[in-house]
Amino acid sequence: MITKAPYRDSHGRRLSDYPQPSVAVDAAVLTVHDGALHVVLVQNDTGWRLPGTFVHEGETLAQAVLRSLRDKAGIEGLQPRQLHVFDEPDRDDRGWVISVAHLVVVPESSVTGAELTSVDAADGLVYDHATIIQLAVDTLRADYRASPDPEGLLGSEFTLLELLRLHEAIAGERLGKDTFRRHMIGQLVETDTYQHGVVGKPAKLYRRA
Amino acid sequence: MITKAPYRDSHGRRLSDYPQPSVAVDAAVLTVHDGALHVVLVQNDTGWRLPGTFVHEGETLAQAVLRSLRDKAGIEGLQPRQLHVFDEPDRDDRGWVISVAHLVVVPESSVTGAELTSVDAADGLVYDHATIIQLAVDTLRADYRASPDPEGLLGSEFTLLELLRLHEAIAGERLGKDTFRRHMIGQLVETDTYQHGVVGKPAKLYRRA
DNA sequence: TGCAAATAGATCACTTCTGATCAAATAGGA
DNA sequence: TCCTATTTGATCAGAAGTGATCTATTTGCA
Repeated sequence: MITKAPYRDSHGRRLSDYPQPSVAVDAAVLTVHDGALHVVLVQNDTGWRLPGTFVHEGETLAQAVLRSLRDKAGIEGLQPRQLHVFDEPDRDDRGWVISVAHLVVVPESSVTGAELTSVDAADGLVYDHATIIQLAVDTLRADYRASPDPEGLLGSEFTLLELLRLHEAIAGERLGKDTFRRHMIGQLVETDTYQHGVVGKPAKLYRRA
Repeated sequence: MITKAPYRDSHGRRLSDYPQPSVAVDAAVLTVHDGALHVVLVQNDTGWRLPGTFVHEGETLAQAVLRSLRDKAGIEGLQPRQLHVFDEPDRDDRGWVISVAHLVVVPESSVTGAELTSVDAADGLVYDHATIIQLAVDTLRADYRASPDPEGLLGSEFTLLELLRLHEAIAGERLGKDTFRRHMIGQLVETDTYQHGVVGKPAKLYRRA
């Protein structure tokens, strides 16, 4: 029962009387682990792949992604973002399937138990999943170039050094600390508290704007 | 006949035995007209909207977009680019329909006959079509910030002034000519020919890199 | 306690970028 | 023919940005 609506087109047919594709979602779940970007992979009978599922009726794509992460990788994700629709009609030999690739960014604490692979070492995946990872990484990098911590990976208060380390992990390269400080300070609100308990001059704590 | 493949899942069901959505495409066709960005709108019984259609079996999304433009607006498009999937299950009262929004950029000469509306004046549209236009404009602007003429709107050879006017039309604001020149020159190849027949010192003609 | 290592953040010289100015080159009209 | 308006593209001075240096402040260890 696909639709309860009494809709009929000019030929007296319902939408479901025409061929329809199955719609799947796949998610590149990225996290920062050990100073570098990692992606969550799962294994099924065909090899390593990104977690994914078919979209159920009455469900949005984002809901399908979150369900998939919960069921296949034990992850509580937050806000899936669409990356691309893979639509080659003969992409899947089970039939007509289009797949919507997503990016999900989570703090490392949310992915305990799942299999993490460095994004540089992720190859030999099924379908277009290596492409999806590349798209996801590029998107995440663009986000962090434009804003200090759009995905909220750092708690509510943090030092500029913590933010720098995060950006270096995401960018995959070292960033100049002086320029970084100057660019970030204008986009953050400073608190009147300082970090203590670590070696060095205490660093001011900042908050997202 | 959705699939000829003998695939059955572990419950003995084919993909088409599960509920599937109809998949539609909508396209924001942008062009530069009279020094400003315009979008192609079509009118049906529910009001003004972007051209769109349901995706047929065996067809990619891009093919569906191009078919829609040919049939509904008499436009020969080039390379549709995906923008976003609109997926609210009750978005369409005819049933479960997900819609993939696209951006198509064409030179003004390709849209003779279609109804052009300034992107600033496009409102009162059905569904999320105003949002799609905004997404399309933002995407196009980002493209032209990164590259001189990624959509090939200018012929193969052009002057820096022609390129500047194009960028101003797309950006929707005036751009400094000196900085513009400096940024662009490095991304173009100069020819040894000059523009003639217009007032002023002859301008060197450039080509895309 | 005192010294070494580490970090924060200010300051400085240097580089790069920007918009303004100006000379060169052309078309069109007086 | 000559003068004016217009545009190109180079040059220049000032603004903005960059990485290096230096000082202040803390922890950890001898």
